[in-house]
Amino acid sequence: MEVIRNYFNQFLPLSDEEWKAFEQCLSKERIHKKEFLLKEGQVGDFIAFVAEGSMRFYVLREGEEKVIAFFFAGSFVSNYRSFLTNLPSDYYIEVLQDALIYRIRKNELVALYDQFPKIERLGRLIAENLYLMVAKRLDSFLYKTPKERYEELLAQNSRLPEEVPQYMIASYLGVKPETLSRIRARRD
Amino acid sequence: MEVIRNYFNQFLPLSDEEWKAFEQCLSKERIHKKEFLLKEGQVGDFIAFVAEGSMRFYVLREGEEKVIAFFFAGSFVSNYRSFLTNLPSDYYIEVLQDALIYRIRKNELVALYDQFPKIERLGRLIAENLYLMVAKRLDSFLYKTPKERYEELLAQNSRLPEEVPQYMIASYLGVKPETLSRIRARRD
DNA sequence: CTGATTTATTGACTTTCGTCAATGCACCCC
DNA sequence: GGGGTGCATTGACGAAAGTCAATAAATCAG
Repeated sequence: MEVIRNYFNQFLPLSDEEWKAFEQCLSKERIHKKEFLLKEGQVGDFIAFVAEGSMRFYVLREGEEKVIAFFFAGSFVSNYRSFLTNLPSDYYIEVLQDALIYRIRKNELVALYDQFPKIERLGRLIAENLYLMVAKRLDSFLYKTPKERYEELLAQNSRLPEEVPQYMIASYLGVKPETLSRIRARRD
Repeated sequence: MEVIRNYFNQFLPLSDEEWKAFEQCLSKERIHKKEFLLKEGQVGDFIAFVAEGSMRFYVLREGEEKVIAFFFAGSFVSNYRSFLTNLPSDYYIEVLQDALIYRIRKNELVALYDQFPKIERLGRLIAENLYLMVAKRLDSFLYKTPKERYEELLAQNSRLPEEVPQYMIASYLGVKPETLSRIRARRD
């Protein structure tokens, strides 16, 4: 779990005592491809660190899957909205490649917040970071063309096309698979 | 400033001592229509509570103003990205109707975080809330048509058309003024 | 290996939004 | 009150994405 502690160090290093308390709340789990970490209607009362594998976040609208996000090894995955509000999830979290995760439940995390102010600060820093990520994604919809969004995405994660099918990338970009195919074809 | 304390009570009530410390950091300011609370290039190292008036948040892209958000009395306004990262703002915050604000600077707020864990928790809750707002707006771009976004916006704030010109609403919705005009015209 | 399924590409056509331009209206300021 | 400016609407046209359908390529299962 050293990866997780390293991840935290980016934000705020925890003392050994704080880390130990946190670590004890983590549950190690393996989930296979095509299984779901969360389904629509369930309350996503957890945050999970992805140690191996990948996942996608999507919603079903009028029979169509709309991809909201991808998650890869080295980041946290959660339906943060459902986590915060305790409302049932609108989203599915589906495992794309066999995954190893470390999961912490909300009730345990809030107990840690009460006990360790520094863990609460970490929670604030992570919430702020998530805010920045979503705000950036919103920006790309507000002033970029699908082509620019595609190039931006590749610049961030150049091996994405090998890892996820193109129709999911199209959905993530907010266009139809045919359109992404044409965007890739026309070089300009 | 009782309004602000009431606003906080939605999230987490502060003790008299905590509130007093917070209140002392607030600076009361009046800003007139067409003035700017923040301009591109400046670091938005503050959060301000809007007690009266309204504002808009916009960015200049290729000579065009793109409206990101509107702010009205009873909410906080800030370039939260610039606030968090200390990077210069890409955005302008322009006063649409003469405003009265209460402003707190970042350095004072982080000092309060160190002193009062409950104020830090408030910071976390507010960051989480901002996350939910941006995530919701992203959703509306991901799976809604301009017409649906317009109706959703009106449902949330029915007196918006009287308060801000239609071309700003169009920009906020991500369409041209002509398109919004046509969306309104066609009843279906 | 082979047939079946899924995914990607391409074409023809439709729909939606953008662009450019003209017009009309309201508001504001002297 | 008249002139000016800014804003909303409308029309004609163009550009871009969606839809539907056919086909090709890749992947998977037995």
